[in-house]
Order: sequence, then C-alpha cells, then structure tokens
Amino acid sequence: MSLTARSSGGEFAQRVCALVEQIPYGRVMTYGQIAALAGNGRAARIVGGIAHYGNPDLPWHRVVNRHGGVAAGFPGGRLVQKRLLEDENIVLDDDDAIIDLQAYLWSPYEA
DNA sequence: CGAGTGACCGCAA
DNA sequence: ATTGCGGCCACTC
Repeated sequence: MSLTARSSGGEFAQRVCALVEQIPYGRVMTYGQIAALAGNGRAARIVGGIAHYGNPDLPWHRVVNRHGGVAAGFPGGRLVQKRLLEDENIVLDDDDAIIDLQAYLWSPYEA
C-alpha cells in the first residue's frame, strides 16, 4: 500500500518517522524526546528499532541519544554521523562526538 | 502466534 | 570518573 518501504505499521513508529522527517537542518532530537512526543517517553528504545527497520531516507543522523551523541548501530559508525552533523554546521565535541543539546536540540513546538 | 531483540534511559557499585 | 545491571515498550522474524 502507500507504505511501500519498511514502514513499521505501528502508529507509534509512524509518528516517530514523521517527527524525524520534520527535524530541520542544523537541529537534532533525542530518542527520549521523540518517544515522548510520539506518546511514550519510555519507548526510546523503540525509536532506535524503528530507525533500524524504518525508512532509511529519514535524517536519522539528526537523532542523538540523551548524551547528545550518536549511539552504536549507525551505518558507518559515529565518525560518519559526526561528519553528517558537521555538514550541517553542528559543532561536535573533540572525539566523543557529543553535541551541545542546549544549542541544537529542536522540538516541533519550536517550529 | 510466540519469543527475542534493540540506534535507550536511569540508577547502583 | 567509569562500568555494569535492569526495565520498559514496540517492532521484526
């Protein structure tokens, strides 16, 4: 049907996908926040699962963990994601690949 | 249909 | 400061 790609039929997953897709350039969101906005602040892990099985076209590189850094699992490694974030003018910490959430954390209410 | 799993989060030694 | 453990919920095979 319309959900051609691995769309994760769950409603929760679709909301997560929508939020990630709406993350603007140069901004990031945390798994916990996305999960909370999707309806379950405790389902942060599910967000990661959706990222793995969900639509690969979404800017998952703009999604970071509570520490403001990319977690494992990203295709290529944190170096790849770090590069993608830097490509969006996002400043990362030296080698920890940690970004300033207070500066880049975005929320749909801010839009 | 059932069980396992995970791109997390928070807390405890 | 670091390391380890459990819990929690939805998705996939």
